[in-house]
Amino acid sequence: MTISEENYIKVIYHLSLVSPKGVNTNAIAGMLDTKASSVTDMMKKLSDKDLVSYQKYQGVTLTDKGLHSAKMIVRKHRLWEVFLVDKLGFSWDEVHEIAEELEHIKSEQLINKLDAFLGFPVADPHGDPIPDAKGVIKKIEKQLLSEVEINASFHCVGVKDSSTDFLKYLDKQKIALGSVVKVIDKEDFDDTLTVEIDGKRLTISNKIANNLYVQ
Amino acid sequence: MTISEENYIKVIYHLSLVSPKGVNTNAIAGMLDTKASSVTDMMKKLSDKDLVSYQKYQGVTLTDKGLHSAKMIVRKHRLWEVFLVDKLGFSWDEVHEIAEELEHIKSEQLINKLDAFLGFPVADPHGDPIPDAKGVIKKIEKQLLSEVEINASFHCVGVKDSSTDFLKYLDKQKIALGSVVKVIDKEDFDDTLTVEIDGKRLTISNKIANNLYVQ
DNA sequence: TTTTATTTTTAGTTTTGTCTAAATTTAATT
DNA sequence: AATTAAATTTAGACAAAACTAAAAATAAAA
Ligand SMILES: [Mn+2]
Ligand SMILES: [Mn+2]
Ligand SMILES: [Mn+2]
Ligand SMILES: [Mn+2]
Repeated sequence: MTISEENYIKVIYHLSLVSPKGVNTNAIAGMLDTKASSVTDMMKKLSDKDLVSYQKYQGVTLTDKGLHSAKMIVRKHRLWEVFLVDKLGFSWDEVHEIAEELEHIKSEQLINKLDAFLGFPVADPHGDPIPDAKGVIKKIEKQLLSEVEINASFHCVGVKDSSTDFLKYLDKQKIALGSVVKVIDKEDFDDTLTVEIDGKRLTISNKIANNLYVQ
Repeated sequence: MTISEENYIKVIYHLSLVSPKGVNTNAIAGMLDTKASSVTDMMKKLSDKDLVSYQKYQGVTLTDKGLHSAKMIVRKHRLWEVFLVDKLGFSWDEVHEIAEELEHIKSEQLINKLDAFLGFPVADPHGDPIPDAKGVIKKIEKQLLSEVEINASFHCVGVKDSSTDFLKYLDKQKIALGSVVKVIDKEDFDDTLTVEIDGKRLTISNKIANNLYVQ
């Protein structure tokens, strides 16, 4: 598999979590910052290699083979992110780009040894689950902070949006994975929340609460 | 710089340590397992980018810019090799191939943090020196075991040939970097050596002694 | 110093992954 | 149901990096 093919497979994987019936050509093009016609070309190639099942105009889905490949790429991406944060001291908003490159390094032995070196982590720095060597993903129970009952305590366990902007906002507010959160009050008009994070009062918009997973 | 361009630059660097006057097209082709005509094409491209100075039929040399790039690639290669051996537990004959891929990961911050994480090593698992962040290479004093006086003690500090076959031979004979070696006797006819390695007697051929650096 | 051999370069293709522009199919509106 | 709009695919072209075969330059041998 070339790097380009791997990037397509990974994007199809992420999109098919939202649209399991079939992923649109345009959606893929949007994610990869390329043109729909290029996507069509690549779908034929991936279909020939039995990585996706594709019929014209109907969108694509991953085959078993394609799904497994995708999980291995995601596994590598997330393990490298853990390495970069835990071992090299990068912050969680700096690692995605580098992991985009590292995820294409080929050796299976490498990634399994890395996994062991990191202590077999189950989640990456953004709270996303790490597939094991067989591709099994341990589901992490979580809810969006926006959908949680008032006056109960939770732990931050992940982010939905992992853009630099959002992560830096969380840093500024001293919100990290592991922080204890309690919703004190919810404004009816715009769903703004008053929360207590690690004991400190804070007002956060619905947009924030909608991108923070708690458990 | 593309991966292909980086590979050419690195090969030219290694070859120019032996032929500083100018590196042959055929030599480059041989190292990269490609054809001379492909090399010529690439030399034009690298010349346009001011990474090599090239005139037809006269061979190529690296420009200052090219030399610096080459050293940064070598730096990455060797640091990753240290990581693979010291942190992940690979043996010294397994790491070269993987480092061939890792050396192309782009981030400068990554490599400098990796360097720090590894404790700023000065040599890789094969005893080859690691350029620092500025490209400075600390010269390691060393001689070939074949050229050393009899009855003096030395330490193994590197290998000239780092092929799997040779490294596995050394493993089998329990010769490692750091081992103490003393030449007891040299056979005049074929330069076979009788040596003592960490106290144990051993007979080794001239070919072996010619590929082992001591200090 | 010719002649021959080797090395290197040029010319013309191929493959991969991309693009634009045009054609086609499907979806959405009147 | 007919028309318009949007999504998707085809056709044709291009750049990167490789190849083969032929031409040209350099080096070695006679
Ligand atoms: Mn990421
Ligand atoms: Mn992540
Ligand atoms: Mn190496
Ligand atoms: Mn090495």
